[in-house]
Amino acid sequence: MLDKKYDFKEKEQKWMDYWKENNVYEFKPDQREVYSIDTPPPTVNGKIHIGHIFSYSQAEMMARYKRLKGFNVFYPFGFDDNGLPSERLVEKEQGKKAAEIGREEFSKLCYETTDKYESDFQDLFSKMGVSTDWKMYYKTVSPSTIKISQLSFLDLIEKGHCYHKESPALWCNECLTSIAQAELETKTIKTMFNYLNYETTDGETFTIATTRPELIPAIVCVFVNPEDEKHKHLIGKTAHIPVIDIEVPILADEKVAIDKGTGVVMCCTFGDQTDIEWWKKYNLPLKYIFTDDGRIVDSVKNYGGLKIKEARAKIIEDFKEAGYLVKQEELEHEVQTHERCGKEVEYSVMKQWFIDIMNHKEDFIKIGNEIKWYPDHMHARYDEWVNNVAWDWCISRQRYFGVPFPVWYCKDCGEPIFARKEDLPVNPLSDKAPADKCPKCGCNEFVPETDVMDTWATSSVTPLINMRYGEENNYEDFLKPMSLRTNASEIIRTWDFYTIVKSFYHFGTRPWDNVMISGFVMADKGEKISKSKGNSKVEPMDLINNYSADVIRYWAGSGRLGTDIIFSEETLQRGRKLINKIWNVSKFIEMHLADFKDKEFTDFEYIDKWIIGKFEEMEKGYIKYLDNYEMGLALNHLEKFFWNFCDNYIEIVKHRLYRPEEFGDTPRYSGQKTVYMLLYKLLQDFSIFFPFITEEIYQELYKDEKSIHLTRIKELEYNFDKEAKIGDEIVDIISQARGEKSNNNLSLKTPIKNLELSLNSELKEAINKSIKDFKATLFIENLKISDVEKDYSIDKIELNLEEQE
RNA sequence: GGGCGUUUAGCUCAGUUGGUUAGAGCACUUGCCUUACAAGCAAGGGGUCAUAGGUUCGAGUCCUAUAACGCCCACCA
Repeated sequence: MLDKKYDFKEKEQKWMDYWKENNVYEFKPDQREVYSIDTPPPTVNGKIHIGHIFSYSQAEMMARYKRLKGFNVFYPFGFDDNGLPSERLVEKEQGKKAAEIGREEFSKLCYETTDKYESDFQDLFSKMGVSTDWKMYYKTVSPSTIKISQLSFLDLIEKGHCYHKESPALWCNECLTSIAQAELETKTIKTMFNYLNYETTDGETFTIATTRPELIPAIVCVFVNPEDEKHKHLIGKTAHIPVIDIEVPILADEKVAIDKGTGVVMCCTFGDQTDIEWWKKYNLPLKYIFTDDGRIVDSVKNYGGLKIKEARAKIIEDFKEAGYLVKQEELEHEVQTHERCGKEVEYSVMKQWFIDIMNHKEDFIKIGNEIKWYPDHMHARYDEWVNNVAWDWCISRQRYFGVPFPVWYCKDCGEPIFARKEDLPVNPLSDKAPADKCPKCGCNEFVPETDVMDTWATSSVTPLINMRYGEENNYEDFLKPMSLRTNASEIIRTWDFYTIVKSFYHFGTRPWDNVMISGFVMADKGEKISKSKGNSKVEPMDLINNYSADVIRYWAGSGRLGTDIIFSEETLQRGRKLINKIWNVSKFIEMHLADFKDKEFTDFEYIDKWIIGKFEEMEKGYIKYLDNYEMGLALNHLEKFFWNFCDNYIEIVKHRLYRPEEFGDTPRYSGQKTVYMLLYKLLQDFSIFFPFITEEIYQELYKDEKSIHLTRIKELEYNFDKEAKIGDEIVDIISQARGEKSNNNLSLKTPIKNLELSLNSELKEAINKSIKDFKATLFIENLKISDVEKDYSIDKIELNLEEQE
């Protein structure tokens, strides 16, 4: 017997445990076709917020749907505990910087901290009903993952897509590491635009404008546009920079915008990306004046040792004092900052490991075209990113916690020595180099690489982790490619892109067939919820405790794929009502199934055919939506049917179920068979959204499998299309007659003394077939039906008011 | 500045390939304790579909432009 009230706290815990104990979501290869999902491993940086719940729930619903459709669903779950986010979390918890703690101790703390958070996260996702096989759980810094990341690196080295080179790279002097283009975030800041006078060596004065005067000591030349009438005569002359007292050539380049600033621009190594381009194009000298932690190098006269901002102020002051500062203007502009810490990025020049991006952009676009993107317009975002990428992918980070490069260098000549694949995973800091002497110079001493890999260098191998790349018993057969990648739109440029890059280099193929992109959760109108803003008003755990996981999933599953959603308590209320209704109607149905035995039956009552026909129609739409990854539209569609089922069908059939002596046993059986069959199917269809309550009801009423989540959707084939259509007209008439009662402020039980209808022949036949149901539902005493060519009309409703006493 | 998206009832959102009087939930109003459910049921009011043009017999839906908002990117002279 179902309980009078559904206690979600008790039941959700119960089924969560049951699924785990009975390995309901276990993955084992068998003869079924595999549907595989490449789930984003959430970054371990402190908190799972409502935005995660939203997008992971949507993906999870697809796993459940595919399982119901009969696929062998491969749905692993992992956590990204790698790299800078974890380090920052530990630094925050310890209140100390990594450098103060020491490399070894710090790594240990990283492991401990991420373990602790991951077990909380696992618990939260389990409570949300995530149907993953936790036995396939992975971390991005475990020995097996490190091995795969290192294998991937060595494979790319072998294939010539990865190189070590001294090259300008983006540098964060807060995190003290190089970073990749994808890790940038643009910010608008107010700054000062400084107009400074320089001179040519033959005595002409010209003005340049700069927001970064501290870079002047790094100036290597001055550019003007060759078309610039005002300045082109300067080309070829030599400029003398006052205060700093250096001389540089004046060159021409059409990239200089005549109308920006003064039209004259200084090129420093390096202030921005254009500087780097010019530096390469004109083979300019390199003057690198910043230290890694954001100071001016000591060799710069007067300014050495100052912080960047201090140097900026001092140089301006010196220019002013010397009379070379023309004017200052306040300017608002965008700067590039490091997304992890928010600090403005600089450029540094040191040896870094890069993966070649620039030579294969066309291939990446091609692979993007082979993948189906849901919603389709997300594909454009990918293309746009690939077309705009300007750098090769720098994968080395001067940090501590992450995947070590399996590399040593010859102490004398610097030749890299790579680990042997069979020795992986290795840590060059503790393991010995796999060579006795350098093959190039014969030296027998080696220095370990101290850098670690970028987070994305590791998370981009999730398909490889999933397929157990490089192992004996691997899943390469059925995971190349995987069926689906799911993530939010913000990481198309990182996770999706880099995974495609790696898949292309390793296998020459796409990593997945489909990509499903979810939208964002907005805190309020127009404000994205994000960790950095700390504007999430609701904690997932509180929500689960207050509303239940099923209700939260209702919210997560509503709305269109890829569309942003505002967190709304109202949607939660709506979900709560729906779940309550599912419970109550199930109780009602259970009550009437005490003597029911399921058997072959075709002699359905007209109204039963109507609702079965409506269900068949609904389920077609439900499947169509889900096949297009539109779980929100599917849910909406299903919900709409369900309320119709409760408010109209059940209201009609209940009389027949209660009073067999009046309606007959076979008509009653028809009703029993209908509710039995449809509730089963409704529970299945709802189960992808509400895994808990549907399981509770299923176990009580059906239980033909270990779990409802192991059943299969089989579409009905009654094809009651005609009844579905005409039955709607009967319901219309019922609704209008109810309206008449309601408008007279009367109970719906008020008898109708006389009802006169004019009906077309089809509808008349239908009502005659369902005459007992029809009369009982409306409490009709006398019914008169006249014929009409088409449509129908209600000619008279006379209510029996005497009964009200 | 570029790419993509959004704009429909007070609020949150649906609206298939263009086709009658534009839908739902919440909120609001009026009733109804009806042998599952008052966390319920029935009914009602409420919209110049962002704006301006255009295509069409017909536009919320297609085209063009504009505006506001959001996401991503480019802009450090």
